[in-house]
Amino acid sequence: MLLPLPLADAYDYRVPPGLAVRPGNFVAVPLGGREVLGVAWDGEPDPALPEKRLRNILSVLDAPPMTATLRRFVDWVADYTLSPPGAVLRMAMSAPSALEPPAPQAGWRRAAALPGGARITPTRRRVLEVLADGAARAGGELAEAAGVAPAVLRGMADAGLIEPVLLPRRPRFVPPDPDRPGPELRPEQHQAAEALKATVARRAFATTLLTGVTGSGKTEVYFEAIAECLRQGRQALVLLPEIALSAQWLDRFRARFGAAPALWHSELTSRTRRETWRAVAEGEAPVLVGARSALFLPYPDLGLIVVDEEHETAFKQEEGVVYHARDMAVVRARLSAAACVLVSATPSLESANNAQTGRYAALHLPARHGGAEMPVVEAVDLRRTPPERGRFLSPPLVAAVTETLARGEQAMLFLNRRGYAPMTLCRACGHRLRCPNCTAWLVEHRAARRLQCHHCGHVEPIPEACPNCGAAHSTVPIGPGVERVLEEATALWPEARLLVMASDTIPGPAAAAAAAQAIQDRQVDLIIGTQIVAKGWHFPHLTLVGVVDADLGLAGGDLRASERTVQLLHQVAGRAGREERPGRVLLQSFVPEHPVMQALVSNDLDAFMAAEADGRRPGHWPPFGRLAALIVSSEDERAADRAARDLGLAAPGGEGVEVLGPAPAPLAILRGRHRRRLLLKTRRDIAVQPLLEAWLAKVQVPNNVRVQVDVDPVGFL
DNA sequence: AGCACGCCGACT
DNA sequence: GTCGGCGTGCTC
Repeated sequence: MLLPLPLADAYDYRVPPGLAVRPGNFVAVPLGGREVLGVAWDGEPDPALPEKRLRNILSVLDAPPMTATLRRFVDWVADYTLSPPGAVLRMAMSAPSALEPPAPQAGWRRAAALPGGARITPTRRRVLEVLADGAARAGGELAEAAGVAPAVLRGMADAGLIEPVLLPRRPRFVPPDPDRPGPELRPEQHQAAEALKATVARRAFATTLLTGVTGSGKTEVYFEAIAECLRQGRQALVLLPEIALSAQWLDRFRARFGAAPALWHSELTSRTRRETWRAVAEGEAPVLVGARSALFLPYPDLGLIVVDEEHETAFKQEEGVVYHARDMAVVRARLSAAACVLVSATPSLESANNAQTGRYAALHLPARHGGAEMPVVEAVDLRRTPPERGRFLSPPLVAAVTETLARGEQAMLFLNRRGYAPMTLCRACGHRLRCPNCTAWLVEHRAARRLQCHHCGHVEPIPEACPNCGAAHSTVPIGPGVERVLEEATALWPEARLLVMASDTIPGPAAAAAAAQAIQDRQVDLIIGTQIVAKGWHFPHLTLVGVVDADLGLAGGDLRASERTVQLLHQVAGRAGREERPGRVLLQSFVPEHPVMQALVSNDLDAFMAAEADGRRPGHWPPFGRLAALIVSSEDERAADRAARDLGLAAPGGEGVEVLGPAPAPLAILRGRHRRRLLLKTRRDIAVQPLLEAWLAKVQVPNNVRVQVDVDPVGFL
């Protein structure tokens, strides 16, 4: 029995007489003093476990059993990430209440024969009129349709005028219709769509990388693959990096298929969660769109997985079971004999490499929709044309925004920094305000009148006096965040209607949809946003994008800093000029000669990625080698150091195996825990998991120290 | 993940 | 004298 707990292995239970248990059945079992739900797993009972320790299975739940495919997927993810299988199972049992059979819904219908003596008041007559067609209706619905209080129904039932019945369960999701006429596809879109449809129709595992410039219509192409999957009678899963921001995506889906897909993300209400989980398990959700956790839903027959914006780091889960949803999507597709489609305008080096070596098929859309041109990208050299003192927008950028607004077009300023200022300094003593729990500066949020740590959630008021030297009103904000750019923009363009898009101002799907609508309806002239503005929006009237600090992502020793900056800035740039008016992009940079800026200016990402690949190949860096990180953390700094040193001494070695570290993690203190990192790097043909297992088994770490394993790390925090 | 068992401070 | 803090360890 596998239980959804972080136990090392499955537990054995006795099957009591009269109970039939098959692998995959959801069961209730006793554990300690409580009752837990688990899944009958495959494999033999442990012969070393004495018979008398076995306890009886309590019951088998009346829910569709977990498929063998999903069980193998849980095992695979556990093995790959070195997580306890139960911890992975927990992700596949994220709606335990869905395992109880759904309560049948009761309703009312007109009594077969109306009793003679019953009084028929006007209200009662209205109810009978609604029920005149003989069909049954739910109580609430019936009372509302007849315009009567619910109590009236009870009285009518007592009088024998209506009788209770069980309603047939209605389908929870209207099935999307694959055969509705879709939008007209351009010839190259049509060709790509046909290729994807063919891989779906083959009903076998294959992965395709679908690339194409921003605005080239990749979504419409993979919609045809979804349509084919529906015709095959199989389910389709679409993973989006940020489901809360996908209002426009959902509109397009409804337009193509005439119905909304099922949604899955962490903010669902428990009821919706339960209903959706159950619908998926019963094959009633033909298309599901979700965040990474949707990979662990119980699809009976998955035929297609699409990972849109596959390069996004949001697909990497960093807590608990550390996994990359893009990579696990490929695995789940393989186990399901399904097609997998990875989609991006700026594919990750990993995926691009897999396409190049032929592991993935490749499809490319070279041009934008409807003759729209790619925007012209220019670098603004901040050394030559710096902003005024205390300002952050350079004269060329200010002029470009002014011209754009004068033409009645929309402009966007991108700065990937929330708040007013990323750091606060005391003018008197030079003290910088730090988070008490993390190695990080406190970020001023002027609108909220407070200082905030973006890593642990610590919040404090903006101090009147310097906490170090006591000087009054001596603190000054250093550097810009979007709030400060808003302040500058308000001063420069007092007439313009401004909108800030950041996670603080766009807290959920409704706000995102409202913002997108306001922009589409031209109620906004200038958008100021963090990375959320980079996410696949279609703003038809937006023609200018200004990147306030293009160098921002390049600092720090991160292996993927350049790659990620190119991807992010290219995505932001892609918001400009998506219809007939041409787009223009200005990148403010102190290093316009940097290969990242040059790649963006020349719009030659392929060459940049090739150069990036050449840089990684000789050192066996990913994707030409494998990485795994160990993060050693403890509230006790010396304990963390000691454990990290011990791990360093026990490090594996040999041909093609290298260990770097220990070194303080870039965020050396996070949430009050001191962190050290070790990095295992191997040749591509050497699996890291057996090395990690042997390594960790050699070192005894005290239990105030936590060692987290991150196979294929993407960030280096 | 729960829940119990286990040893040290402020209450009836 | 007891109630209760949450550190450590176990659950087939």
